[in-house]
Amino acid sequence: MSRAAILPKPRGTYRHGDLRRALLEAGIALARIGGPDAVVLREATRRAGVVPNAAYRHFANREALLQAVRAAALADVAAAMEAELARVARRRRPAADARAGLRAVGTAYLDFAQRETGLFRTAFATAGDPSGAPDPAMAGPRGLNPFQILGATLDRLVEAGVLPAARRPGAEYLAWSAVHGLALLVIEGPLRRLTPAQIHDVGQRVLDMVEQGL
Amino acid sequence: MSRAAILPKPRGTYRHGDLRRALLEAGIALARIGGPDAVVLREATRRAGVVPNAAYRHFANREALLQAVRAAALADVAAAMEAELARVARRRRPAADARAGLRAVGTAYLDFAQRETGLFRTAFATAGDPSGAPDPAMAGPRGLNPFQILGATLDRLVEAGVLPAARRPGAEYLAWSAVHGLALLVIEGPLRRLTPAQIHDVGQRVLDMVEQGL
DNA sequence: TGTACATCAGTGAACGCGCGTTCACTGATGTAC
DNA sequence: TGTACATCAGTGAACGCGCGTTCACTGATGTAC
Repeated sequence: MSRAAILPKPRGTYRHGDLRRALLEAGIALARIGGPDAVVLREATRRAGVVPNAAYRHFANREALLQAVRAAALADVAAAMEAELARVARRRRPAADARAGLRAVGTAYLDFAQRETGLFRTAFATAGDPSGAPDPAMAGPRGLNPFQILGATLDRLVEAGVLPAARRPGAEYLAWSAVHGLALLVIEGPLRRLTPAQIHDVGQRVLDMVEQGL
Repeated sequence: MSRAAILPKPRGTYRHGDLRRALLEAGIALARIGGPDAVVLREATRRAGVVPNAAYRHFANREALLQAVRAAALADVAAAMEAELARVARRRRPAADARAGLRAVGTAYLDFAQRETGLFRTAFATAGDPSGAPDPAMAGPRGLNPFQILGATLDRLVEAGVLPAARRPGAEYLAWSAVHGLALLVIEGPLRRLTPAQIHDVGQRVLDMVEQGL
């Protein structure tokens, strides 16, 4: 084991350059692997090639780093949703289009949970509350966080005449509950051992249920 | 601080009597307060008034204690479901009766999540898989675990002609997803700050959605 | 009923571990003159 | 353009903490004779 394996990026200079960013990215890498509990201050500094307490120049404490990682994870979810929304073909009829939008958002959420389980758990663990004051750090490319994207999608459903306006208030919680619950059953519950195809199937059925039941 | 505050139950005898049970109950108390991470071997032995390594006479390691606590938590969930099922008035028509059963199971699940958040999180965290090999330790008064109770309730829905038999397979995952997701949004997500009445409301709407969308 | 003995539940002491966080420091950088 | 100096990012060393787990032990209990 060479020294380089421990200090991955040996600086030529005494200063680091952009330690805040390096710590944040190390934190994201840790969250990706092991979820929120894996976001460990000392390990992040190790990966940044810096002494442990150096982190305190950029984050008040471990919790502050974790929050920054969480915001980045939420922004990733938002970006995945926007990407899936952009990907689905435009329908002729507004009703079909709005429905497809809702499915796209749900599909992106489920896919993200499987593809980036650690980030997903970090984004939506205890303090993950993207429905509160909008924080730009949680937002995707269009400046909306995942909750706001879901809301906009439901608004389109109302505009297209698919969802009665009377049922619109709070509808995000119904849709979110179903999809969030499935995501958790799949990533850390009894559906863990299903094949990707089976998971896709049950995902589509949950989305059917949401569409029918909203 | 007297010695009694540290050793809550000073034994008269060298032997404890029923240390396994005492450790399990201490573990349950810890889980109740702080969820699975709060189930700490040393703390459980402290509460049982015993030296830390004494636990190893009864549990192979911390994980084994945690699994026992988890099984007890699942049994509590099952008991809450059975109790709610027994509580709902019998309907004349089998269809209404079966529907009421499904609502009872869902309601019990949501109530338990709010009333016993720590146990709920312990029951359904990573390894909580009551759909695998039936373990009597996870079962309620009638010997069924929560997953089996939900399954039996769905079977009644089919028998009553409410749910087409073709839609029965995998239906537990749809219902479970919706209710599980809502439970998590309420206990550790963006719905944390809702009033109990609001929570009850959205709970009923989720159950409506499940009923409509199954 | 009494005694010798095997069993094994709980003791006592100690480990190594990695964590978050605090302290007084040093030296690279950028700015004012 | 050159020099003095203030700033403050990163260093070095150390803390206390509580955890899970291992070791060799001791003494209460139940059983065989």
